[in-house]
Amino acid sequence: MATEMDVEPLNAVCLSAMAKNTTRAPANSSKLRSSTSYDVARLAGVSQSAVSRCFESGASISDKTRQKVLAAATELNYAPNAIARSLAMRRSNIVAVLVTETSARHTPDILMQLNVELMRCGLHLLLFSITQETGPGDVIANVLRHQVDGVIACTTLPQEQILRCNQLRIPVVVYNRVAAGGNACSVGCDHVNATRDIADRLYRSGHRHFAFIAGGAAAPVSIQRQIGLVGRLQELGVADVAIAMGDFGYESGRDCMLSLIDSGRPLTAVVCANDVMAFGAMDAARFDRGKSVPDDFSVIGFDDVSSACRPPYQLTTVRQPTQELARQCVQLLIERIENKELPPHVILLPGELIVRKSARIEPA
Amino acid sequence: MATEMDVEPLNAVCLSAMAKNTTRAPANSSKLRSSTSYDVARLAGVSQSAVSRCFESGASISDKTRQKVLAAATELNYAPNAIARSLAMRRSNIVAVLVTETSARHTPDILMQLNVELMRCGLHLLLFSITQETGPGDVIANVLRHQVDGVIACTTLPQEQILRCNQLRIPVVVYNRVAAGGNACSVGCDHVNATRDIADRLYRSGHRHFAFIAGGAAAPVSIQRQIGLVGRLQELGVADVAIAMGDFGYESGRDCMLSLIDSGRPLTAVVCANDVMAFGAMDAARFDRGKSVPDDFSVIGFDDVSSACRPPYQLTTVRQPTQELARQCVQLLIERIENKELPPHVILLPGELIVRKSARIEPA
DNA sequence: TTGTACGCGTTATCAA
DNA sequence: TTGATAACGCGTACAA
Repeated sequence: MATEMDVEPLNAVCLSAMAKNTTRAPANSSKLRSSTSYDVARLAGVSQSAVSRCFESGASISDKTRQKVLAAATELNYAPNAIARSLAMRRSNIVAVLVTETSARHTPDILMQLNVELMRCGLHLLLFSITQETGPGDVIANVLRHQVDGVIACTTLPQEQILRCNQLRIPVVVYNRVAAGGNACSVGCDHVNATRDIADRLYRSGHRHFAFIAGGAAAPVSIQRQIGLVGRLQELGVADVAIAMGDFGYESGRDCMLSLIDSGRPLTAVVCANDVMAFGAMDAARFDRGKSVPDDFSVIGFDDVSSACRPPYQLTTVRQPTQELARQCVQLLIERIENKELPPHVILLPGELIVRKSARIEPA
Repeated sequence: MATEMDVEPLNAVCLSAMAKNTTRAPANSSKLRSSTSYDVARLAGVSQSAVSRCFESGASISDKTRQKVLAAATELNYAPNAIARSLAMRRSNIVAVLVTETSARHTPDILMQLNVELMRCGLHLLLFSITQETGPGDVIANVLRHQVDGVIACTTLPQEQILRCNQLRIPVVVYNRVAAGGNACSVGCDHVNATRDIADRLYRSGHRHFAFIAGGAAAPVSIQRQIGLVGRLQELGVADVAIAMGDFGYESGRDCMLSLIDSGRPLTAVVCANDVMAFGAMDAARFDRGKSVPDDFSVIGFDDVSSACRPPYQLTTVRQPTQELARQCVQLLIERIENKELPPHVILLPGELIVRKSARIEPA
């Protein structure tokens, strides 16, 4: 049996001195653990509260004790336990980010951008993947268990799940899509105006026969982009735009382009809901049907992924301000974390048309 | 002043019944909070520990009380607070995953794969980005504060930082690279044997003049791939392999290829440290120098990214078993979390050569 | 099986 | 400025 001897805790770093006023009996567990504020307090000869105060910003503490504490802290390699702090402060400084396999595949760097932005603000990113085996409901349940301070959804979140977060006053920001029911903030690219602009430019350049390759009947960004294009064209007197339904993937872009070409209907301009499908469309036209882009068909994408500028494609496309999107997304969230009373807000940032060589377009 | 009235906590869901044996006075904060095990206990008319027992697997509890508790829990929308549980159990079920901007850019889906695998095992992924403003030291300090159960490093981690984790007995697994000093587990693709195999195949197909486009002098995967290729070629009697130094990016592949071609030295086979540089190399040969791939040059990549199979490239490359890599990575980590005494272990999984049309290679 | 009481490592309140 | 002391919400010996 272990007796009540004054056993020092087995810390990663040895204690070089012994202090007397142990407020609490030292833990003599055989398991290695990181040192606590009590360890530091004992070594520095102060109370535990003094240690705690040293690690918050605006606390009143004398320089002398601060020095002692900081010295002891570095010697013991101490840093406040984030979990205990979260429990006490009822604030975890953790933000849940929700992604799906497709949202992650088609916009891989938004995760990094969001995380960099969050870290800059002292927040951390807990990643949640919505999959077929784990639907939105399960995921949100998990999110709530973790007492996150906020949620960023890079996927379409059912209104029911948004409401669950609202009930617990956890702010939600959806990224690049509108929130179902308007119960959450959203920050995204202004897809509608971007494709309206494309419609204008193409029309002014003489195009009269259009097609749109969509990314899915229920995909918000695809829908928005289609609305902009088709809506503006109608205003310009072009009533009939061919719609082909893809799935944001390369193969689907290719298939759509093939059926568009083979349909025999007149066609000079093909706008795609994203770059990857545009690549598929270009390859289909060139390799499978021996057509020229842009001479036979003008092809325009959306996203400006890294390969869009490469020689084989030289794709004219819309660049989304992803960096700024991430920044404002985090900003919006933080405001709501700090002030739960703020109403939902929608931010739309303009995309930038990057003119390359895949489309016959006249200079603006 | 608030008096000591028996005020019900303002939960998301109203209490439909009142129970008497409140072990603790109910919190009467005006702030909305999720309900606690005390709330459930009160409503179910049992003790808080009974509630707690209902939410762990092998606890002894009667069916009757379980029913009562579960009913109360659903009514109150209760789920155990993960943070409090972490504190009490000294186990957060959170794994830190470390990435850099480049590691994220060039292998975007490993994050998703890791997360899916972790979630399957009841673990969660806390993302840490190593950037220029936040180096490995800062990041590891943050990781330690968060009491994570383990670390997965998708980047080269300085030995010093690995040791800090070791001291606190936090297991570390590095992904797709060897751990500096051998102080951590690692699971990765067997780059060396993959490129040794490429060397064999190319040599047997008649190639005698080789170049390697590297991804960086300090990039572990690039180094491994170079070692395999050059080492095997030397064994075969090819002493002189041209090395061009790129940075894993498209432009660098293009530049490297241009200088290789323009150097005038004989060359028929170019092996690249990754697919993206291979794309750059192919485009340089075709578009900038009017050469044919594979007739003038055989080009081989590494990774089998999604665009490798597209018509313009048809890239012969090595597919890494990323799914299995993620699985074993998480497996290895969990074993170490459960049993801290296990020694570091290295797992190497074979890559698969995907033969397409960018290289003149005879069938195996 | 059930309930009591304590510890997990912090922050926050209040009196000194 | 400082130090007791009470939360924070949970798991868990221990006793009943």
